[in-house]
Amino acid sequence: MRASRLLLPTLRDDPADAVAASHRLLVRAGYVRQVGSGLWSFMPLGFRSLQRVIGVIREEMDAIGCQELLMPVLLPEDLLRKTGRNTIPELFKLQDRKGSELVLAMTHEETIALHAAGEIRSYRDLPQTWYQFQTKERDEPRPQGGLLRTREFIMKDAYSLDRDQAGLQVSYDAQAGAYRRIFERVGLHVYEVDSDVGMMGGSEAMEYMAPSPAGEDRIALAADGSYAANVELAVSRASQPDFGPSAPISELETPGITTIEQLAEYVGRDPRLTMKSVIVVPEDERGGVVLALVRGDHRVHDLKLTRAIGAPFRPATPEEIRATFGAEPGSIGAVGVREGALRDVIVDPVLATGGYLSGANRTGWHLHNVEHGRDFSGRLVDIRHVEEGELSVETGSPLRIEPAIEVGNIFQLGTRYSDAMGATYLDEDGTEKSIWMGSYGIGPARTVAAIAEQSHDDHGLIWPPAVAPFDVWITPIGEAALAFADGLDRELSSAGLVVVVDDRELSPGVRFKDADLIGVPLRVTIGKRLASDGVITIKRRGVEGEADVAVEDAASAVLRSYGDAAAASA
RNA sequence: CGGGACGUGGCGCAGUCUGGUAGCGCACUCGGCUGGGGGCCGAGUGGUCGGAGGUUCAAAUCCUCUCGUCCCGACCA
Repeated sequence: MRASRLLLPTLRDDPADAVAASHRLLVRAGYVRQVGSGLWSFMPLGFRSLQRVIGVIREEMDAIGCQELLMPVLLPEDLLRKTGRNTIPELFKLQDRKGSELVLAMTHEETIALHAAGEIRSYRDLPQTWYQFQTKERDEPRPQGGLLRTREFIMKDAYSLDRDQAGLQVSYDAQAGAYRRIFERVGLHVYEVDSDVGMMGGSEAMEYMAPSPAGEDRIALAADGSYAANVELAVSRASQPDFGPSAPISELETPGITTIEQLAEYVGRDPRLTMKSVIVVPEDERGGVVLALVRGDHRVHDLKLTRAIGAPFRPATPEEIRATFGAEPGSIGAVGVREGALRDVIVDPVLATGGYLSGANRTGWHLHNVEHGRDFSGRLVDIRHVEEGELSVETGSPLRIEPAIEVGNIFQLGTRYSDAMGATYLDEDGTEKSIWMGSYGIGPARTVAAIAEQSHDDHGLIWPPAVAPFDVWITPIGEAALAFADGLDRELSSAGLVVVVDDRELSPGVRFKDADLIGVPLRVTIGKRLASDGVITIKRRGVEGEADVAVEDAASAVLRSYGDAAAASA
């Protein structure tokens, strides 16, 4: 095709409001344009790449026997009332002209369960996996990073229906296999990590995390590859300080000391021998005050604590702390709290052994040698933020923490949704049983953005061939070159490549810059040397050097080079 | 929701403090030259300065309100 007929709205300057590399480059190269906060159009260039990613996903879903369908974005609110998910704050709500309450789908578990309830009768109908590419709407508190976090996006969502847990495990494993092939084929580096099941519920879940500095999530990875988990649930072996022999509690005056750092310095002890008291107020009907304890050098992970409490929370105010503990913030501890004053005490398991320096609940005083079980009690629940350099629980391999973009996830949902929707089947033994469900998502647009994050340089995007909008970009310089370029285009196109002949009346430099910015895998230059030496030049994007090839051999040389590029990205 | 920044031709910006003719670069149009890394010369098109109200002889500029966008945090199925 001719570039002069294409919409190629490349920009010379970076957009002023773009921070993430993918955001900056996808806008600059003309792939996407913003319509509103978290709302984006895929321009023709971007749509090509998006469709290629979708094509790969579709092939891999079909290959494991999934069936494609399409469900509506607009849903009756009643459908979500059955699972209680109609109260999620991110849900867009609206009314029709009759005043009926509708919502915009964030995901389709309820709808699938509705259809399973309607259509699945017998164990003979199972297993099934249904999937779609459909728009999802989420009223995000803060859209961000261009395509990385949007309010409207297309999601590939698949849902498996099985007789039992064992069947679900098989469907789940099949999806995991397909996901690995999908991300490999599109040239995206991902880690498969253990993940929080979140409000989805269910028993087991994994996320597919593309490492990138622009990522909003953090993943913990063992150096030996034996462990990978979202820090939301990652565990590790904490370093062990030398506790010395167990000793009775003793009081210590600590005037004006309110932080762990001050305390450790004042007493001249390892901060690992101190205990940190975090006081929070759950934001549910029950209210009350919760005391969470971690070692002095550790941090509480908010989501872990939220799970431990069973409700979101906020930090307690100084007034609430004084009223509950009878002391100023900074001198708070677990020992000697008034009976019934606390809703819950949550103790990080690291504190289960050893004696620690802790607040005395008496302003300006601390206690030595406080031991869990002897001096105070509390539920042992992991609430600690895993830190870089700590050791993997299983193999002792050191952990590093990397930012990453969540591009996909797989969940074992169990029977939560089928129970709510009455999705049952009649089993072989004549009894009615709940269908076991799994759900499996991939964000194709976020995948495109993640690839852009991982694969670019100062000149622009560098697409893996599988997702590039075009395979070959031909830059003819001069009239004779254009005729030759059109011929080469015909030959390569019939071989299955998508070819652009840049016939625009622009200087060669500008056209080279555009091809690089757009990130086309192969660039062919046809210039003076066509006539003088009978050669054209092939350049691979992102690879040093270029090759001159004889005109007679042009098409086969380009095809060979494309094959090399495709092989290199796999 | 808390904090911060920014809205001026399509894009990137200056002008705002100190009120007085809307300006620069790129892009775009026409003509010419050029042709292997954002090339050159000449002539042009295009903006109610986010919106509303106010102060003033006079507002992009000062005041009030409002809308929008981005960033940090909170949140995130």
